[in-house]
Amino acid sequence: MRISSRCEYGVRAMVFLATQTGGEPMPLSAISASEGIPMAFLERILADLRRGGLVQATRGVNGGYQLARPAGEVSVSDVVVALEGPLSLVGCVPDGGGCDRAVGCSSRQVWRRLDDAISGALSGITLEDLAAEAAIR
Amino acid sequence: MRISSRCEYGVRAMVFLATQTGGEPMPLSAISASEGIPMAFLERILADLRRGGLVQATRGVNGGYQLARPAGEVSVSDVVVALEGPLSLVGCVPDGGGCDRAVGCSSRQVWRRLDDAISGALSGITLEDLAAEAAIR
DNA sequence: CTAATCCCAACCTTTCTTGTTGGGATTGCT
DNA sequence: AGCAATCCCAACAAGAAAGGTTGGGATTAG
Repeated sequence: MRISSRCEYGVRAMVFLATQTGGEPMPLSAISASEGIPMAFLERILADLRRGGLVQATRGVNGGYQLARPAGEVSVSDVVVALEGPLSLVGCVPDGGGCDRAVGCSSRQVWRRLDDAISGALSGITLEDLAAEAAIR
Repeated sequence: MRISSRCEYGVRAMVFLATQTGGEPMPLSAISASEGIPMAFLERILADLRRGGLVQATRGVNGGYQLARPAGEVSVSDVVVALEGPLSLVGCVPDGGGCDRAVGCSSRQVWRRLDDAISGALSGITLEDLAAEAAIR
């Protein structure tokens, strides 16, 4: 159970954008260089974040990416969900997922609780929190 | 971020063993059939659980597997760790892991907290709890 | 018109997951 | 002794997923 690079990169990029106070769009190349993330790969990650409504992109010269909402209103959970889809550890947790053992499956309870714990932890942290922590160091 | 089949199977098998009150070893074939898990695959999972000290195997006729400790003293976390190694979402969380950005990396805080949430959730559930839930239905 | 920039589809390589196969070692029963 | 049930283990293989690259197109400020 590992976090994908996509997620890690995505959160890093979002925190980076959250620390950018200028109000100017930040070009991909700058984010990539500053965070040490392969540019073409980051581009696809940002595309997903844009489709998820988390960042706003501006094309052309002086274009780039900005947060679409205030950093305090974006949780890490939002970022992860935009990149990985609904966070659910096993397919059967939301609806049974076609598993005929779902009813009475005790281990399913485990994953459900785990899902809740993860959701809780991730939705309780905003980009603002992280940007503030980053600023201290 | 998905739970591997290994883990899911492992937990299911352990809960199954926990519901077995006879004190007799349970053969692989029975666990496999009852839980609908491919036998050869389950065998390797049980081998890991045995190496982790969670189950005890008896060879020969009338042999099989049993829990090595009382069900109340085995947490789901124990099972997952035996199967997947120390549960840590990103390599850098425990010790920095060679990432030169670790100092001052704000996103690392996220994964650390997430690790804690997951550990907490999983170590708070024992096989006894799950076996009891399973018995109700 | 041009350079900077985002957009996107297709591809590639490596690793992980999920198994399977085939043979060996123990052990209880007759 | 011999046999059948059972665990033990290493090696292999197909498919999926992760991580990343390439190449070309569309927009836009200057």
